[in-house]
Amino acid sequence: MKLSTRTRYGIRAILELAMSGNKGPLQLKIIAQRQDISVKYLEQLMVVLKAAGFVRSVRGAKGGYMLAKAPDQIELINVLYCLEGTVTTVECVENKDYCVRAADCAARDLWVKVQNAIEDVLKSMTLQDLVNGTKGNKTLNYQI
Amino acid sequence: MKLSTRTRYGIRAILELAMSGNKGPLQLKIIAQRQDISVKYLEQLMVVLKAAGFVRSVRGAKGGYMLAKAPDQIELINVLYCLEGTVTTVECVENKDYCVRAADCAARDLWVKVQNAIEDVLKSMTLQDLVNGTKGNKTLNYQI
DNA sequence: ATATTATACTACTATTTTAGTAGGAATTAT
DNA sequence: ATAATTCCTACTAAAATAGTAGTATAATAT
Repeated sequence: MKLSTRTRYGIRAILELAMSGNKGPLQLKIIAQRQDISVKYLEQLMVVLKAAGFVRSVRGAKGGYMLAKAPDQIELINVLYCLEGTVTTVECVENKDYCVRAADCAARDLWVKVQNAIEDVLKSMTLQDLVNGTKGNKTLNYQI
Repeated sequence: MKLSTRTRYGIRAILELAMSGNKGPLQLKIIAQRQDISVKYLEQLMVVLKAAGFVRSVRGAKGGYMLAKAPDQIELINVLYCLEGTVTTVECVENKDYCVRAADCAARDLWVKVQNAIEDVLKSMTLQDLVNGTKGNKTLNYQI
């Protein structure tokens, strides 16, 4: 049960944007370099994050990416939904029709519990919380 | 972030054993039939569950599988460890050396929180709890 | 003894998912 | 114009997943 690199890289990318303040667009190659991610791969992830409204971009020379809203307005659960698809452990949790046993399945009950636990954590946190939480308690002076 | 069928099938298999009481060995083909799982595939999972001490087997005619201990002695976290390998969301949570940033990574902090939430649920439950929890509150009269 | 029923073991394989790579088009600053 | 940058689409290599297949071994029934 692993998260995809999409999700890991994506979270690290918007975190990088949040950490860097909001002092003009940050270029993809800088983010990729700092986080040690393939530029071309990250590019695709940013498109997804952009479509979902978490970041916006400036094209052309001196262009780059920036957060589309303040970090405390970016709920991590939504970022996960965006990058990972669903944050579900098994198909039947979201989609009861997936399995005929679903209505009376003890196993499903377990997976529902697990999923709720995961979502509770993610629903309770914003990107801002992530920034605040880092060791050393870095201050975020993000400009909106 | 999906669980493998290994884990889903494995849980359903030992659940089937628990639900069926402990009235002599239950044959693989019966479990597979009831749970709609490939016999040959399930066979491999049972070997793993057996090696980990959750079930034991009787070979030959009238043989089959049974739980190796009472359902309330089987902690779900351990079954998950057995079937899924680790119950981790990203490599760096378990293995700090995996990434040089791990010591001061805000993203990792998040994944640790998520993993703890998952493990808390699984650590708090036994196979017995799963049986009890089913709709209709089935009684388990498991014979040890 | 022999046939039957079952698990045990080992190896192979098809499919799907993941994690990229590649190349050019569009856009903007200088 | 030129360089720098995002945008878009398509392809691909590698790994993981979910099986299938065949034979060996053990226990029971007759």
